[in-house]
Amino acid sequence: MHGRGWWHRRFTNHGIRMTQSREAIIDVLNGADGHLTAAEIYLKAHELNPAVGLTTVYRTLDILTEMGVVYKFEFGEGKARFELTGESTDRDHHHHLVCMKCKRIIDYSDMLGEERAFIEKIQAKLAERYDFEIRDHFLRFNGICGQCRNGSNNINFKED
Amino acid sequence: MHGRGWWHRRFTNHGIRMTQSREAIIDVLNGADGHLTAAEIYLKAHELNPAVGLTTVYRTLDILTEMGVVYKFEFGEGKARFELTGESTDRDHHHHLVCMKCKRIIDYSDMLGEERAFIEKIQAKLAERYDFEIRDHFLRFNGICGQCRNGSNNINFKED
DNA sequence: TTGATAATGAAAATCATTTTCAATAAATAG
DNA sequence: CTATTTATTGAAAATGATTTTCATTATCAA
Repeated sequence: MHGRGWWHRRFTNHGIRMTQSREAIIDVLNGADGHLTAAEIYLKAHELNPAVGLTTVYRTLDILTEMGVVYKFEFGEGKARFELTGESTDRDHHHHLVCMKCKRIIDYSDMLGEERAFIEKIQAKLAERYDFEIRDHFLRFNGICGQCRNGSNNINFKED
Repeated sequence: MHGRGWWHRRFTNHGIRMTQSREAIIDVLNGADGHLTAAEIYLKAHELNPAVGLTTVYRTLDILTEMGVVYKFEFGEGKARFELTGESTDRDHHHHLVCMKCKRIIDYSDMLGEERAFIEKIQAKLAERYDFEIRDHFLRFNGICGQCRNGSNNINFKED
């Protein structure tokens, strides 16, 4: 249906070339579950095609992020994580639970309806009040997961 | 009222010493409007007390973050920003509008009531469903601010 | 006052990301 | 299909934020 993938035209339309390296990188993103590090993407892409270099991974991720094909997250780990933007209804649904101790990231999608309604309402108000064209949003809850709550290494500064 | 600041006891209670460097750093955070970089904090603290080193700024910010006295933000600039957690009702209200072009950060606090109600509801559900003890949350809207929307440098990948 | 040890700054080490640059490969014109 | 233009490449060096090391110093509790 799509000769060399749906992105081919999207790229060439903008004078951007579709190269083998980029193809490998997109393949990796396609096959991944999400939240990949640039280094992780490099590893897998380099496996698919040893010609792929880390620099190109960074450069391609930049382009894809600009294009809106890829999402770039920062979870406070000192490095970014990337995820292919789905084509489903959930494309802009980036809601996470992050454990402050073990750094586990839970990508939740319950409560979609409620949240969407709320977010859209607030978004409209903010757009008007601050003259902002809002493109997307992140909602993140930080906390301690069940496992870590039971675990031992508890230097609990929080309470007093 | 508080001999050497309210943190003194908070520190020493945990076997953590209150030093001049730390005092300077906390003073800077106190007097700041918010969203300071480690380097920016270092500059000001070092001005207050030339004995303060950058390393200590990082170390102190870590501790303060652990303690919950300070908030650490990542806005995708490749460096963290820190802000003193207020003692007001808004202590956990970290809601931002970030311009994807000029990187300007607007800290909005409209719609507090609405948001709080919503967030608390969802938080309760998530806590139960995922066995998570939620400590705080971030809500961030990315977009393009009015100024940038009118500006010239518009390579617009977004719309096909 | 003093002793145990937490905290220090400077310099070196890391780690993610960016830049430089000469060589290469993709699109397009012919 | 070939030549030509020029975007793209990878390797290596550069950058920038943050962390670690380590010998010295300062804090606090007794």
